[in-house]
Amino acid sequence: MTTTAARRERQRTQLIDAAEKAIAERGLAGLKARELAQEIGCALGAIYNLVADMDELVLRVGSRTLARLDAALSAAEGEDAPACADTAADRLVAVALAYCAFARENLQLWRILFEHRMAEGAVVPDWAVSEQMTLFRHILEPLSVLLPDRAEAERMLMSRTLFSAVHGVVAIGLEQKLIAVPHRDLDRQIEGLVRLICRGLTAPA
Amino acid sequence: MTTTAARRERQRTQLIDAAEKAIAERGLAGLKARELAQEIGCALGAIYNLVADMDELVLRVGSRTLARLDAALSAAEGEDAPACADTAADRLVAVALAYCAFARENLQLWRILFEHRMAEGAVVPDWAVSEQMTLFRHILEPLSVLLPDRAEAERMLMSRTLFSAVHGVVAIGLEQKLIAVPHRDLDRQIEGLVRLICRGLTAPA
DNA sequence: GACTATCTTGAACGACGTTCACAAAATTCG
DNA sequence: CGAATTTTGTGAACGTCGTTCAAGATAGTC
Repeated sequence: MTTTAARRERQRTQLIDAAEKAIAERGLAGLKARELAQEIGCALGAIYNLVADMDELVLRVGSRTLARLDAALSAAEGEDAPACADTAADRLVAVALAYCAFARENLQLWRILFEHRMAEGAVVPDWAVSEQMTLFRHILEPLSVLLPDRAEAERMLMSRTLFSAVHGVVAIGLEQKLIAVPHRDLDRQIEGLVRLICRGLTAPA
Repeated sequence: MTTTAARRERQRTQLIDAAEKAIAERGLAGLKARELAQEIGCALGAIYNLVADMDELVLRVGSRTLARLDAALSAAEGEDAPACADTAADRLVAVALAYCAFARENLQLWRILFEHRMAEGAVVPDWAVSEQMTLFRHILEPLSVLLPDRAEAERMLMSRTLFSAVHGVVAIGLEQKLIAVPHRDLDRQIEGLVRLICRGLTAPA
């Protein structure tokens, strides 16, 4: 027989599943407490036994998305041979393209990672912050191969910059408010940017 | 005596003023129809004689923000002497730093330029789209000086990429969800990125 | 000044997240 | 096992939101 705690944990998972599906299909605005309750077969108020509020639910969905993104980037950088100076730029390009592909295929879920704001003065939990940090590691490793002479702090900062720059191209490129960019063009744009930055990094001062 | 149309136009301006103030101070979530009605001294329903819905209001505020941003970038690039190959990179840096400064000083208003989503399948009006395009011109001009040999289309694409990259660094840097970046560091990060890209652009293939 | 068209009003509507008194169920203990 | 007690589930109700609309106030026209 299932204990109460186990059933609750199962229901919590169902709830996050349903929330993830709702956001993926209809965006953050499509996330409705009443729909979720009906979907997982519980009363409206019971949701608040599983999560504190909708913000926490969005945060948990974001956590999943971040984990899948991390896996996708790992897969992209793991394809080639291990550390090699010649292919460092290629690996950075592969990671950037994987980031773009993930964003495109998980558009709504990817967006809330950056656009979701907590209600009022609520603080983002520590685990959510530290999760985001791990993303930079996919860039830091190839970058360390590319720039073995730079200080660790400098490479860390450069990772952040590189990630942000690629993120910006992806974010603006996938924004339908501006004129839509075709897939191929966006990919080329990203590869061009990464190679450009790599060339700048290794060019003589 | 003031005609009806003139009074309406005046009220519409008051409404946008009030909406702009509300968003600047308390974010998009702080924009409430009832508060606006009280602020400009009209009935709740009267708002819908001035704008179709809240989406249009947000769009109009965004239009103002875009105009102010355009002016800020113009001021930044106009300080130096006119077209000169030596200072092209400096001008691009100046524009990027001005963009960052504007975003920082108008954080909430700047955000809705990118984060606001229209309700359902509503289409963004043409004027809102074309407004955004004019932003790239601040980058296209110095870039044309820097890369006189490239085709126009290529430079246009490069402008878009450069803008997006800087935008990404600013967006991630000002995101308080991640660890806050100090002003000075962010400025340095941006200058570094722009110079890096310029170096990559002018470096031998 | 009377007639018509237009605008203004605020109560009402439906939808939302959240709460809460109460009922049901599970757990504890004699 | 059954009674007492704690925990959990329930859905109606609350407050707030954007939006609508019948009715009253106002402006425009001859």
